[in-house]
Amino acid sequence: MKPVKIPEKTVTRLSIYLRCLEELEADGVGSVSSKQLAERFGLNAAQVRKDLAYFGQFGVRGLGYYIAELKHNLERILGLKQDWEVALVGVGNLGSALIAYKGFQARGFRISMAFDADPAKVGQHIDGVVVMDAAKLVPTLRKKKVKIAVVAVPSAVAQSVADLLVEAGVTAILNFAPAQLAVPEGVKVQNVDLSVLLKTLSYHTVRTTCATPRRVEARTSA
Amino acid sequence: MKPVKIPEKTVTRLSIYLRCLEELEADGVGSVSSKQLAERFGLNAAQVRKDLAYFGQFGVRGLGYYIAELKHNLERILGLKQDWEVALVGVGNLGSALIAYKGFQARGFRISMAFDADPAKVGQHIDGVVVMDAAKLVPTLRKKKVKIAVVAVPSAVAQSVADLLVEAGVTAILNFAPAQLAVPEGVKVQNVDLSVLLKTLSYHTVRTTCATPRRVEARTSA
DNA sequence: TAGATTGTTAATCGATTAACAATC
DNA sequence: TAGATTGTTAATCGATTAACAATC
Repeated sequence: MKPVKIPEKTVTRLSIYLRCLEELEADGVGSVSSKQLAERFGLNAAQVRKDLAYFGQFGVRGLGYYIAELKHNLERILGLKQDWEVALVGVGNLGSALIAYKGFQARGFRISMAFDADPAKVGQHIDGVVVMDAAKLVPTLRKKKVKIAVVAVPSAVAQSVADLLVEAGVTAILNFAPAQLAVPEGVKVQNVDLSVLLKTLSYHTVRTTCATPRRVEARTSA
Repeated sequence: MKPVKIPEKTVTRLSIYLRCLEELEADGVGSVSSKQLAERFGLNAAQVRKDLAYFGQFGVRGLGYYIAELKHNLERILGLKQDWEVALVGVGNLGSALIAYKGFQARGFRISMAFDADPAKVGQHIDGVVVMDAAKLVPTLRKKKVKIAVVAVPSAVAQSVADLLVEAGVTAILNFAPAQLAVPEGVKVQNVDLSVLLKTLSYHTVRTTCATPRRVEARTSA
């Protein structure tokens, strides 16, 4: 009955803890303390405990966390106990690469269908996935109950694609188009804007490599 | 004099404001207020003004901001008045796609060289870029004074690649490997961990599609 | 038990938002 | 001038960190 708001950043960190646990488990380690976990990424031990405590009491006082158990719980919390069918929209350079990208399958996400509006692309096979006509998007996703979609279309059509996905019952969108998607409450959008990320990097680079021109000093006032 | 710390999020938003200004300019609009700009993404007008004020006084009281002028300033601040040569390391599925990805070039970032350790790939041409031997990385980047690199190698070797990049004088890394890179002070790493993003989405999806007692907070936003 | 580490509350820090004098 | 909107300070909100009783 507690409407505890869980920060977005906490969820992101859970994934990172999970990755670390997988590595530790592969090394044959049985348990780990919040301190050890935190040191692994330069985080704070209290933060690790707090992140985990949002979801339950997984630790053992005086000992730490049993890796197998915590891993199981994080997988459960993150929804990784099942495989997810992912639909991809937009089979351009990036879209094709994402289909072939092995990183997806490994972790229970499988791009099992792809859509494009270009008749030349429809019917093509890319790494075992048939490209379907974008006109079939809504009925196909509805029928297969697909909840997660990747948008890799030009930004000019990204919003209209998002509208279709929402109509089809999709609740989570990984958006590579450099556009702000408007979606109803309950639909989650993760933007991966490579252009914005690169600009952040160029900002950093001019700051560190060039001499920064001084800012205009604020005027004095009473 | 003032060591004003500029939040990471502010820099990210500057890119987004810039994109908006480009759209407005294309529409022939001459000026825009912080309120109009904020409404465009459901942000707060005060936040827009504060973000901009970190870098100077670009507005006109009673009027707003002249689009051409603000655009010019944001480009200057973000380091977009020059083209950036970008080096790509790891010519796998994702790496090849990034080379071909048009989004990069359009905005002044040009992947002008690519490296791979696989002898079978060295010498290949991908979209006009020759793949070079990873052994040549350090001298080549040093010579060309490349400051920005994209890491698209398997996570097992990501850290060793990062070490080489740092040695070569790179100050900004866009990292697609699901690994935490340790780099010295002054080097900026932007992680693009698709696996983490997908897990956030699956978390969201299990929360919303499975029975979860929750209170929906009504938030006014267009 | 003594030592270690959790879960959780309280203190701190930083970022967002509101408010308003300055001024176009 | 009157109305509008900035730049900036103060108030609020949320997230991180410190501290510590509980307890393995």
